Amino acid sequence: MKNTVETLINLFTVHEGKISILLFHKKDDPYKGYWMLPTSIVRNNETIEENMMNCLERSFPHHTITLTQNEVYSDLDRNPDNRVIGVSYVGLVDAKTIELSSQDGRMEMEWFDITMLPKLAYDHARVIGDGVHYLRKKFKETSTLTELYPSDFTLPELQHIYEIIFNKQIDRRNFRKKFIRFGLIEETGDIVKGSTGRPAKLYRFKDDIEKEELF
Amino acid sequence: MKNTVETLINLFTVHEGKISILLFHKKDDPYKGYWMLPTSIVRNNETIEENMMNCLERSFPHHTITLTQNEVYSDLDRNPDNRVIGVSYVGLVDAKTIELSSQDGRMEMEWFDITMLPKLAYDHARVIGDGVHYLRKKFKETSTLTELYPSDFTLPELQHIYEIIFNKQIDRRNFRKKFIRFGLIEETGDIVKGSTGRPAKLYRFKDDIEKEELF
DNA sequence: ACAAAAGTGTTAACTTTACACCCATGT
DNA sequence: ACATGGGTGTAAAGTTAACACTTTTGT
Repeated sequence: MKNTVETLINLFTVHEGKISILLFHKKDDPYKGYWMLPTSIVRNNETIEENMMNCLERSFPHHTITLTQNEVYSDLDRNPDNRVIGVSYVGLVDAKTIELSSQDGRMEMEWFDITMLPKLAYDHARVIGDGVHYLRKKFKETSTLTELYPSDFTLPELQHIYEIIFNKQIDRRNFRKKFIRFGLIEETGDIVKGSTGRPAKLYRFKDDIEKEELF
Repeated sequence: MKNTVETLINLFTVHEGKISILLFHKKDDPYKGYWMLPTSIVRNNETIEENMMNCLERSFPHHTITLTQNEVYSDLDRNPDNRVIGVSYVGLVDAKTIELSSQDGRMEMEWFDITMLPKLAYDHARVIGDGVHYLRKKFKETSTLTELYPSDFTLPELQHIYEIIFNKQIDRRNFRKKFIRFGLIEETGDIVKGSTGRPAKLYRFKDDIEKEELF
């Protein structure tokens, strides 16, 4: 009673004011010409986490990205060839990581606005739907933020991500007040130069964060 | 590259002011004499959900219990005999269900206070630890409550569960006010008779609940 | 009549929301 | 000097927390 097990990677980013997801273009049957999530079959001698991290490393070499496990898909017909159980992972990466990755873009992968997805292979439309839902939920925990911003960030930057993920406007003063009152962040003392307008202060997450829930 | 997949069932209840979990007594090697979660190997022709529900039906015949998927365990050595990937489910059942189930208790299963667990087989100590954590998190969603109380309940009853799960006292008036303001529940018109003290009003969850987050 | 548990209302502390002006930089 | 985006304070509305007495039943 053994089954094939695969990992499914939902890698999201915020891009031109939209939530986007990374997809591969499928070049062979079945679903030739469709797009799909990065996937990888789990071997007997690796954990699912190891498999997932290897899969990530192939798409984004030399970037430490943290994903969280979401759901398991086990419908009998989710793969037309044979029965495959899928374990889905969800993560959010920062604009900086995106730009770096698009440089080595020989492997025909693209970011797609989640409201304008192309034809999707297998049950990946469903997996992505669940992934987006989980992304919003997950985003209410500090761990997601510290993964997204392992180093410095500005408050307007952070606010921007919030506004897109939750799809609503937030007052700048209130956002700032709330975030500072949480006590999670500290000023680095530096500011961001180079763009138009007044430069923003840089912050970092404190090392000793305990708080789990945010919004 | 196929792997054995099993479901792991974390079934919690609130019992004498404590959170308890259902465990089986293991009668064969390995881990003979230890206790373990109900588990079941997933077959090629069933989904994981189907497997989980069959497993439940064996322990609690004729009771509709809803579980939610939690985590996947894939460490290579979690089972000493061979590699088994475990998918864990978490649910909370009501005192009424407990009493019914303990009647057909020929299969040597018991409820254990989670702070006083016996010797546990495999990695089940870890699985239960994660399960308890998830239980608390899950309990902040209305779906858990409607599953726990598909029919009538009293507010003191509900408050009692809250106090145990989150391990803190709540003011009766504030709890009531908050819950009623949510607009999730309605009086049935009936009251609970028979016990000492003033009888409590019975409530039920409305059909059209949309709210997800509670506390 | 008394013990036991349920039900109720008011005030203070805190949190959230709404809102407008000044500041630092690049052009 | 002006355009652009960042930073700041205050007051009103809403929410949460703290608190004690009355009501309904069983014995």
